[in-house]
Amino acid sequence: MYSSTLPSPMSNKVVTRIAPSPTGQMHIGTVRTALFNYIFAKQNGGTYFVRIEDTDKERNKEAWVDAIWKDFEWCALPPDTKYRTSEHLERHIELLRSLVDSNKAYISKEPKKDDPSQTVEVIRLRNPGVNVTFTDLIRGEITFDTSELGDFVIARSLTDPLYHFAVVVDDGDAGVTHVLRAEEHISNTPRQILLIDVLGFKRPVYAHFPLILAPDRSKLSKRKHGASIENYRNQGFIPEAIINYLALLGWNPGGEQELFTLDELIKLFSIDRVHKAGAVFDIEKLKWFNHEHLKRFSALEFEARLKEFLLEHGEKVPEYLFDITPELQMRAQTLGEAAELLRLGEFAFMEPSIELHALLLVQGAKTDAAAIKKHLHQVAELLAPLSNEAFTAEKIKEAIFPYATEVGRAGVLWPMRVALSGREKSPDPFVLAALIGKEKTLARIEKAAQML
RNA sequence: GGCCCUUUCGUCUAACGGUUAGGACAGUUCCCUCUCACGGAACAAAUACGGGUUCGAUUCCCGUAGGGGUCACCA
Repeated sequence: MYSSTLPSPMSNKVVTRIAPSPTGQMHIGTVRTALFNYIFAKQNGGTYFVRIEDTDKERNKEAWVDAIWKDFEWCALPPDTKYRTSEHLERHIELLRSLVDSNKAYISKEPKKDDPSQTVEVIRLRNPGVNVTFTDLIRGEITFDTSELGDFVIARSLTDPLYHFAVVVDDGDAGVTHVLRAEEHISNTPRQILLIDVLGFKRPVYAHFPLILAPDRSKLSKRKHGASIENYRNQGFIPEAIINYLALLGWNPGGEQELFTLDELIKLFSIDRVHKAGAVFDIEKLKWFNHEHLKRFSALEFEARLKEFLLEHGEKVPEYLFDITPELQMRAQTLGEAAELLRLGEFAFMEPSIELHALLLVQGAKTDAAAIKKHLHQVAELLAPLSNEAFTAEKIKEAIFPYATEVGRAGVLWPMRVALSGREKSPDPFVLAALIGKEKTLARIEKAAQML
């Protein structure tokens, strides 16, 4: 019986890694695994690296390699080092050959899997067929009978290693101490341990995190559920929120606080509070996290992020963007929603001129046109004394609210708001007036009054 | 199907033998209010089932049922 021993934390510096394959967009689950590896390494003063697992030449694409680097950068989970599996091919060949030379593996002539008319030579491991037991930090002791694995294939040829072999060699050479990965890899672990043992590497500590599930409780998929990081980025989710949400999917620090920064997560994370069961991905809750993080941004930061988002999506950046930032922060849960508000003309009142319909002026005012006209003139009179400096939402409200309350707010505030925005829905009239300035405010009110 | 993992409100979760089973998202209602948002308050909603162990089980043990993962010359 084999059993894994925990390396002494005193003698071993923690080394973790994340190993995505360049076969498509990066999965949100990969980001989560990267996050846990990153956090675990940082909180233990260790290192964390990214290795692109590019052993499958058929399915790999260079474009995806670049996309992966870009995604890691965007997520702000920068690795201490990064490389590709293919860079270590010589080392793989060396160990593959030594395994065959020592008769621990052998070359097997057999019909090709996808084309039985052809014969190929693959490398198979001589499987001792023992029980393999390892300790999973999250699930405890797990035992597998590896005899049912048979003499599994470890390379397509002496110069073409397969995933399990390459992973074991690379992790061993890199001194990976902790393999933190998703639950789907539990059943891969025994065959990797078999290879670790036969190659004489030290076994790492394992921790298999619960899966991220779709609403139907199946594994969240990029194809079926749009679970690529690219997809969320395009919707205007920000990395701070994604990281916060992902960290809390399957783990929590115990209190009732839910909003955390990466630094806080590094301080608080503890692997023994990680759940065992899969967690359903809820985009509504992600949106809430996103909104909360967006609201915490300074106006300057928010403007910068939104500007970048708009530019990336080929949308024009209004010159008044900074002025309406507070409104946008309040209204949009994602940068995508903010962009949509802009696109749909929600802030068209900021443009030099607006379209105004007399009918709308009366619609919600609960009074007649004559009264409205009178109120608009009164509003103009009340605002006239205010200097440009004093033309703030608070001062404007102070000037108008008593009058509005006296004669009926709906009769004053609705027409004023419509006069300034031309719209049925908008921010309140005081904010509106402050935003567009005294001159335009008075001009629009006068114009509206003339329409009645 | 074999093997492995897993099970608290619709969802994410708290409670490490004793709580009116707590919070958050979503939902509903109300308040704020000139509209839309924001904000505030309240309501509704869960321990899969059956046995044990125990004075006492969400919590420990064993079954059953459900869910998931994995069974490649992919990673």
